[in-house]
Amino acid sequence: MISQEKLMEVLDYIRRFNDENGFPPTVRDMCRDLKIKSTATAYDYVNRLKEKGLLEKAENKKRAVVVRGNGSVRVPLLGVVNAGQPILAVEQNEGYYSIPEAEFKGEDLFLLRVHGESMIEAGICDGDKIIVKRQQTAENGEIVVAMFDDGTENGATVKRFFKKDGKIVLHPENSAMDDIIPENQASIQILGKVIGLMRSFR
Amino acid sequence: MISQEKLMEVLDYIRRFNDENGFPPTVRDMCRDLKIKSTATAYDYVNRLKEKGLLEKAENKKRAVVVRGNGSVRVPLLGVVNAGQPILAVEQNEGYYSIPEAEFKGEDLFLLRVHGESMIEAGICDGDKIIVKRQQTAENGEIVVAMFDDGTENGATVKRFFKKDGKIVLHPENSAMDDIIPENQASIQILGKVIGLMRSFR
DNA sequence: AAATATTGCAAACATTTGTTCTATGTTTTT
DNA sequence: AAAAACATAGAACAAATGTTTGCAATATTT
Repeated sequence: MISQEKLMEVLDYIRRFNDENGFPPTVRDMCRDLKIKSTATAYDYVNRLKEKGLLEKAENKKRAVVVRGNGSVRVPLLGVVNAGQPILAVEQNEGYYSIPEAEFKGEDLFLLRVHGESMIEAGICDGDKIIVKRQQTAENGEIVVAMFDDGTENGATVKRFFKKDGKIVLHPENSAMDDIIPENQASIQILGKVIGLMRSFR
Repeated sequence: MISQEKLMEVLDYIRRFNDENGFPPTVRDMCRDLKIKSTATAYDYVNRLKEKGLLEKAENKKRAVVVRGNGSVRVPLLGVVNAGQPILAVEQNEGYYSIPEAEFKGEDLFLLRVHGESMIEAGICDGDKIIVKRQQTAENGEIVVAMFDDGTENGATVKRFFKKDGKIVLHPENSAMDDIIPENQASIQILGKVIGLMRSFR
């Protein structure tokens, strides 16, 4: 019986090779690095892995084995969102970023640069890029990006979402600030839920 | 003059092909899908893109083009680092992540999962993944990952780095905690400087 | 222990795919 | 308009790499 460990070692190798090089290994790469003596043996291993459904492989093609999950998703940076008083958030594409899909799953994601200190106690700081999953609804306690129109104040803001007495409350995570309960509740529009963030120290 | 658009179209195609298939296209794939008549032409495009630094390509290897224009670097997640009392940080590779290289430039980067609350006032929370640039030295005020050996306490920790009276001070960003000034100063070893972080909300 | 199946090897073979060469059309410069 | 530089094509070639075959070694079953 062929050892499961051996197969897993091969699978792991293919994965690592792909990560490090950006393209898959050949059977000869496997032989060299895993001390396999014959290309036929490596070839065999790959086919066993394929049978087990652990990888895909296009026949006759070179370097065409693939362990699913390239590992990154591309998401657009759409603009700035204010975390203090809501001001403006233009939906203009400022470029794409690749983020690890293992961490940030979701269908329709985008980034926003945070401006302000209103979420600082949730660890969201001025200048952070938040990863937002586009959706129209939210659950109690989730951090959301929302827009509303209350006379002078309007634009997008990032806050923790609550529903209290049938009214939507936008709660800043900053003890120096008060909850926002927009007068015009009908104007509140959830742009998405914050599922992660990235920060770059300068 | 060759149109910049054409080149970008090719670059985009390679990127998409890779995303969809898990491995890079061949020059013949390009010809078929981009209606290019000659493999030599496609070959030429690839070389131009390489010259412009928009992709990498290993010579003579099959399907060995790799786009880096998408702006991501692969970095390994090496383990856990404690932000409270320094405990342990195993250097075991737990997988690779793609992070945007535009944000996180640096030669030798790795990720560590943060455990503890000692840097919370710097916006680094329990569970965050910090992006570390491997280096042995640090400047005043930088956040570093450091190891030291002070009797029972040893292991890696993340702290703000200062030098005071010729001694290295590891300062937690948590007003409830005291500075660490390791007795055995000689044992202090900087593992790297924290240049960014990623967080995923659950 | 003999028979059988499994695994691994070495070498040959076949296909894919990168690369080069030369010719021809197309744009830019003189 | 001629010359020069450049872009693309088409075909041939060479190298990389997947695949097959037959055999030996090893493990498993009878």
